[in-house]
Amino acid sequence: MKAKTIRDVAALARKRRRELGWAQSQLAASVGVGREWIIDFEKGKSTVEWGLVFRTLKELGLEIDLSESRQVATSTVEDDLTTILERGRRRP
Amino acid sequence: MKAKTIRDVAALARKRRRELGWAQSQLAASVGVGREWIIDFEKGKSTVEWGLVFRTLKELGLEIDLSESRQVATSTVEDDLTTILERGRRRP
DNA sequence: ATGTATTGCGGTCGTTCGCCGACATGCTAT
DNA sequence: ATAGCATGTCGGCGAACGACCGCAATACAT
Repeated sequence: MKAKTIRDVAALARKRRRELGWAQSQLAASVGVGREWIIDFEKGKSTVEWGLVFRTLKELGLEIDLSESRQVATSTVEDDLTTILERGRRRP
Repeated sequence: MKAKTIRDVAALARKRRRELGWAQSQLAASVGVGREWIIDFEKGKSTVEWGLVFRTLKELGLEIDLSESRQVATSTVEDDLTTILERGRRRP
């Protein structure tokens, strides 16, 4: 599945966790984070740590594949707005 | 390309940037981060922000695909407890 | 209804990110 | 030589992460 936004990743991760029948606390323990982190991640929070995201996906058995797309530099307006709203005025 | 570690992602991102002939400062500007951040990311730093990583890969024209791998550790409760005890605290 | 488990959301607090300077190094070309 | 980039490092600072705690809401049984 091609992930277009971080919410796609978050939604897929949550779906996957439920398919496996794992509780948030279980996943958190196996990844080595607090339960609140799983909540934030599954909500699509953009400021969570990259390494923890990677480990979580791995723990869920989700492989990460990177492929070169034809077109370069297509950041969507929605993503930027989301980030701005999340981060406040740190980086306008 | 299947990324097994975050260094794989970092290395591929750097390779891709060079193929595009972009300087770190250029990429940093288009992503909206400082040049320092690109340096850390390409070094494989695990604590960088997930959202920024995603935007960077997108800016480089690298699509993220998630696929379910067959081997998910079917964990029992006992296994989880031992895993917790073995794992120590965060960020190994 | 009662009990149990899961999920979500606040607040606090120590740690650390990411940005900004300035500076050093390496490479290329003129 | 020296001018121009590109890359990396260091110190410092404000802002925010993530862990821990408790509490409420929901779900799902018995």
